[in-house]
Amino acid sequence: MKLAKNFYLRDDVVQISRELLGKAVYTCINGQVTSGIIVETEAYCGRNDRACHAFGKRTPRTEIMYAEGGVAYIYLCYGIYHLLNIVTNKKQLADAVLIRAIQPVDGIEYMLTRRGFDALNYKLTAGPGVLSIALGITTQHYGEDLSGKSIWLEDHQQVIVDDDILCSPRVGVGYAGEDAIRPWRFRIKNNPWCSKAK
DNA sequence: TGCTGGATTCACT
DNA sequence: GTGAATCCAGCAC
Repeated sequence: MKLAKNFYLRDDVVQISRELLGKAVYTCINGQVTSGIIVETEAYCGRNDRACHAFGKRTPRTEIMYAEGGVAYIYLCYGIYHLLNIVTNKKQLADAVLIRAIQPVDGIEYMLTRRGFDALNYKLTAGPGVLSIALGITTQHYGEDLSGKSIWLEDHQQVIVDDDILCSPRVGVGYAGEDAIRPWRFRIKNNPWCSKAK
C-alpha cells in the first residue's frame, strides 16, 4: 500500500521524519525493483533551519523543495554521492526529510551488483550516499512523484514505538551553527542497518 | 568566467 | 584518526 499524499502534506516535518521510520522505499530502475525499510532519517525545515539548502534562498536546485510534498529531492554531494530527500509540506514551504539508511528487502542481488559486493553485509545501505547507489537513485529522479512508477514509498503497517526511536543531532551540518545541534535525526534503536553513530 | 566548499565514503596510517 | 576523491551550485567579480 503506497503512502497517501496527505502523509506528506502535513506541516510538521519532524513528526513526518519519525513516522517514516519503518516505512518502505521502492525504486524500479530498468525493470529492476529494489526496496528497503527506512531505519534512519533527518528532518530539514526550510523556514527556520540554516542546515536546509532552501533556507533563505531559492535556486534552481532547491526549487523542488518549494513544491507540494510527496516528491523526491535528489542532491549530488561532494560530486560523488546522490542523497535522497522526501519533500514534505504545502507549496512554498521548503521542508524535506533526508533518508540516511534503509534495511534491504527486495532486489538485494541488484543492490549487491550496484555496490560491487559479493555478499550481503551491513554496509550495503548504511548511509545516505551508499543507499542511493544501492537503490540506483540518481539526479534523473529529481522531482519524481513518490507515488509514481520509478520510485515510491509504501506503508507496511510496521509500528515503531517511541521507545525504539533514538533522537540525536544531525551530522555533517556543522556549518549551520546553532541549528546543527537540533535533535532532528531519528534512528531505530538497535537496528544494525543504521549508519554508524557519531 | 572563475573560485570555493559541501546533508559523504573509503582506504590507509 | 586523517585525508583524498570529485563535480557542480552558489556567489563574487
